[in-house]
Amino acid sequence: MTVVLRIATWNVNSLAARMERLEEWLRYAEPDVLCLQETKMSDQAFPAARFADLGYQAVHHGNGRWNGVAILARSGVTDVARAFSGENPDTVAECRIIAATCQGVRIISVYAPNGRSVGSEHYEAKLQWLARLHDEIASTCDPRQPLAVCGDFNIAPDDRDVWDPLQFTGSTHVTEPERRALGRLLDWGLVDVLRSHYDTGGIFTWWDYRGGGFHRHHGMRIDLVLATRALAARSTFVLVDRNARKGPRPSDHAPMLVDIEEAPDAVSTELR
DNA sequence: ATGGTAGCGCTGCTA
Repeated sequence: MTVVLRIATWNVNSLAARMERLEEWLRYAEPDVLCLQETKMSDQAFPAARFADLGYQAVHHGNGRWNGVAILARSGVTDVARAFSGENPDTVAECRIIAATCQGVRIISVYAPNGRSVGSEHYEAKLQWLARLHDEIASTCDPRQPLAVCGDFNIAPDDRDVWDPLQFTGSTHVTEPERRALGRLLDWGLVDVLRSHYDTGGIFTWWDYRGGGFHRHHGMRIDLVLATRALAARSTFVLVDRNARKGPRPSDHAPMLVDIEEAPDAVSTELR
């Protein structure tokens, strides 16, 4: 079986600050599709021409200082959708979702709100955003078709996904309403691809910059690739690239990548 | 011990 698609996702915590690291990473990780979050950039400043030089068609949805999401694809992209259906992408207050079709796979890059503190208006807005994400997927996608929803969900799916559950008592990212919101996406027909390969705890994608969090392995798994069942079944390899969290000026998130092998029907066609 | 660090951009907000 041949790998036909390498999908990656990375919250870069400012694309301008991370561009050098990102170019280095593209050269050695060689993703076919890369979803970015927290570009903290406007569409005008987005270096689409630079990405084209590197072999990727790139589309971006951002309005400046906060948030900002993008999709890069070697194959090119079609059917690009910025923002949720019914929103004017040029006037939305927060740019947290962009979708495109790449090599026949629908790709959605998401950056869920942080929520700040349980019970705050920001927490309620986070839950509403997650519900809207569910409705967007349910109304525009088909669980029988290849779809990958990739990004920073700002939710640790269960207690294996935080370094010490006791430390998170009463905190965002681990509450039942947040986990239920994620569960609704899975119930619709999505699979947490990393969990389809690994059961162990302590696989993290984010570590606080403060207090030596990375070196103490005080982290969380909040960056996810959710794929429809048939697509997830074609995943052969999942990796959180912790090396990208080391060295000069790292993001506080590590990139994650998923390799997809060719579809069974393509194989049978070949053998016929 | 409501700390600590990074990014943006210039004051304090966001994470």
